Amino acid sequence: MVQESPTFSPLYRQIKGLILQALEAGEWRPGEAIPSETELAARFSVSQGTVRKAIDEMAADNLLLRRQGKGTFVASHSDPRAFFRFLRLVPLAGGIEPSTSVPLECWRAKAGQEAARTLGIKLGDPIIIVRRLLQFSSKPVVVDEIYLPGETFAGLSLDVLKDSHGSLYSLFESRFGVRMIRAEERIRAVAADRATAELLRVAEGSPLLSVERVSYTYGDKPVEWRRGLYSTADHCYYNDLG
Amino acid sequence: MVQESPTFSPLYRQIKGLILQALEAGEWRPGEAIPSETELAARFSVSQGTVRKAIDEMAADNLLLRRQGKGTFVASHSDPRAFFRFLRLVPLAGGIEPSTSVPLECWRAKAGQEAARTLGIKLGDPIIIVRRLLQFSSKPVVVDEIYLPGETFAGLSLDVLKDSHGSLYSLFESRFGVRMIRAEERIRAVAADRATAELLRVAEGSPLLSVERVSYTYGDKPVEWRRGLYSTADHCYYNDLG
DNA sequence: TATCTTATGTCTTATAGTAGACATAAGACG
DNA sequence: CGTCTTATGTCTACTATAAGACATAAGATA
Repeated sequence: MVQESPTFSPLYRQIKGLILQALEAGEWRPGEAIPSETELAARFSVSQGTVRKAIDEMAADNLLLRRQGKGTFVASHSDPRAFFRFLRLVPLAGGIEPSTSVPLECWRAKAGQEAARTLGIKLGDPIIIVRRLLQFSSKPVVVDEIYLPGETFAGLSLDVLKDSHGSLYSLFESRFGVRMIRAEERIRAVAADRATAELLRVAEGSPLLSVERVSYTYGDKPVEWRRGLYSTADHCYYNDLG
Repeated sequence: MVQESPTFSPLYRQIKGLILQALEAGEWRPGEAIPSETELAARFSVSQGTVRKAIDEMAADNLLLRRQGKGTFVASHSDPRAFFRFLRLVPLAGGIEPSTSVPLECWRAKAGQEAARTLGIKLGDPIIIVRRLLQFSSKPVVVDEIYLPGETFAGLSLDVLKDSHGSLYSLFESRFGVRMIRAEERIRAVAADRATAELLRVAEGSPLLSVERVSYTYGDKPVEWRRGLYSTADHCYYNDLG
């Protein structure tokens, strides 16, 4: 039975909502397979095709990953395929380079006006601030300053960051159960300050890309605010306008 | 009958290819409605659902636009909805601003090494170079230098540009029958040179966004190469990482 | 017997087709 | 001029068949 107006939403979208709910509740972990379309159809008392359409949309949203003959899997940041979705930096020369993340600092603070607003928390709530350096082929390219709500990331420390391999989001996902699914970036050009210039080994005052990012998890809840300064001497920010 | 291996492609994708071909041949003009799913199904001797799936993909690619109860239309750059797909600049303050394009210069030249390679033409082939200023709320924000293959854009001049209203791509589409469907951008931070600084009314040497774009039409054929210098004093480049 | 190869069954998603619901526009009719 | 009807088109939901992946059993071979 379909819910009628005033807030009509087709059956397949209601099913999408239910699957999303199960996903959010952690019924299946990232990387795991979800039940087959047939099973989900039985569970929600709809036809398999309706479940398919729901899953289709979720696969398009990069929440699920279909693999023919195998099943449908919960998207994971550990998956190398998902790696370049949030890192748009490519070498000017072309090709791909090995990247390393070097944590510099990690400390606790209270949320100021701006942090509280963008992270959707109260003024003065605990936050964690991380500073790190991103290297390509052992050369420094990005300095990131990352603001996280202290509540959800309790236990995060410099040691934890140093021990972790793989991407930061991969760590957030496996250790804190927080899956980033969407992000917004705002890019500007700024002049390098003294400290950043030294870290990136460029002249003070030279132009850098300032990339401000807010990341969201299920239900469009913001869980990360970061600002990166990119040296575009040997790399550039690549964007495909489909 | 489905084409078997070695180059298997499902039926709906073959149909997509045929529709694409008709589109490219100009069978239906931008903004016009294409035949109904039923008609296309009859034309290609497949079922309506197969045509639907082909059209679904093309709508996802922004080549077609579905409108419930009305029909399916060829996407057009004249459509205000398509306007912000290729212009990612938003005011820092939020909201939307009226924008004006001011053509500065337009001259002919021969393709150099780099222009020939990116535009896929021969060294020395005729090209057209356009310089223009983009204003938001009457304040200069972007200086663009645009390289076009002379062959396809024969007849383009400063006067034509000045007479045209709406977006540049809208002009290309209606006057030269060239529809941009995809673009790649590479973004770097650079220092403003004297001339650009004056145009944008910023200090010489201040950091600017350098946005290099290659646009493609049907069949991934490159038809435009442009480089824009963006002042990010009051605006920023917005990107949604879905 | 031990091992390798081949067949087979069963799981999955992918693909194709059909029918009814619904939205919209345009003409018929008072 | 307003209301009803009809035509046209997409949207939604369902069904059926095909094909890939994989585990396992059966057979061949040494």
